[in-house]
Amino acid sequence: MVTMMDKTEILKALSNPLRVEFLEWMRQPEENFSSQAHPLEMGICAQQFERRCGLSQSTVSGHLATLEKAGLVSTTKVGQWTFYHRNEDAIRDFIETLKTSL
Amino acid sequence: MVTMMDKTEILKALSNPLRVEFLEWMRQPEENFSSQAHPLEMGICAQQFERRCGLSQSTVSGHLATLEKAGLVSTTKVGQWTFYHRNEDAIRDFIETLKTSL
DNA sequence: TCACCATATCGGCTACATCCGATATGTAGA
DNA sequence: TCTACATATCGGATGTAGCCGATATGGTGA
Repeated sequence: MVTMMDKTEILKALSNPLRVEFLEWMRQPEENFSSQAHPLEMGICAQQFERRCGLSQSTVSGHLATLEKAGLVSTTKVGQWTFYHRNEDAIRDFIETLKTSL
Repeated sequence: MVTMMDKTEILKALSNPLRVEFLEWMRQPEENFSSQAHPLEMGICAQQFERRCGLSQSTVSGHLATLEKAGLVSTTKVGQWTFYHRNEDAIRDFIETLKTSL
C-alpha cells in the first residue's frame, strides 16, 4: 500500500533521470554491472553505480539514499559494503497507485 | 508511445504534488470544480484551478503550462478562456512505460 | 594497533523550482 | 473605441536540488 505522502516522495525521487536509470540498471544486474566480490543476487554495491555513471562517490551515495528514503530500494549491509536491491513490491504498488489515482 | 525524453519530462512534471492534484481533480470535474459558463466536458478553465488551490494566477498558469509541455494535458482555446483537459492517451502510455521499463 | 577500503555526511557552490506582483496580450461587450 | 476580463509572461525573492572535495564512520586484515 502506497500512501499519498509516499507517492509524493516516490515521484520526487523519480524526477531525477539518473535515479530512474539506477533502478532500471538493477533490473538486469548482469548486463549493467561488472562482477563483484559477492554475488549480484545479494544486491549491487554502491561502487558499481559510481563506475557506471562516472559521478563522484558522495553524489552517488546521496542518490542512493534518496531512493532508499522513498522506499524504492532496500539495503543489506555486509561488512564494509552496502548492497542495494530493488524493492519490487513498493515499485509495483506505486505503479498500481498511479494507475488508479492519476 | 512515450520516448525516454518524454518520460523524464513527465516525471519532472509529476514531481510537484500540486500538479499531480491538478490532474487528479480533472478526473472528476463535477466533484472538484464549480460550474462554469461553458460545460465541464469542454475542459476546465484556468480560473477554476486558481480558486481550488488558492495560489496566484501567475503561479497556476505556470503549473498548467508545465503539465501541457509534458503532454499530460491539452488545451482548447475558446474566446478569452483556455480549457484544460487530461490527455488520457499520454497518461496511459506513460504508466504503461513505467510498468515495462522501471 | 595501524593502514586501508567502502560508504556516509558535511560545507560550499551553482543551477533550477516555486512563488509573487506587475505587466503584456488578446477577447468580449458596451 | 474603451473598459473589463482571462490568461500568459516577466523580474525578483527565496528555497531546494545536484554536484564536488574533504572529512567522518566503521569494517578488514596485517
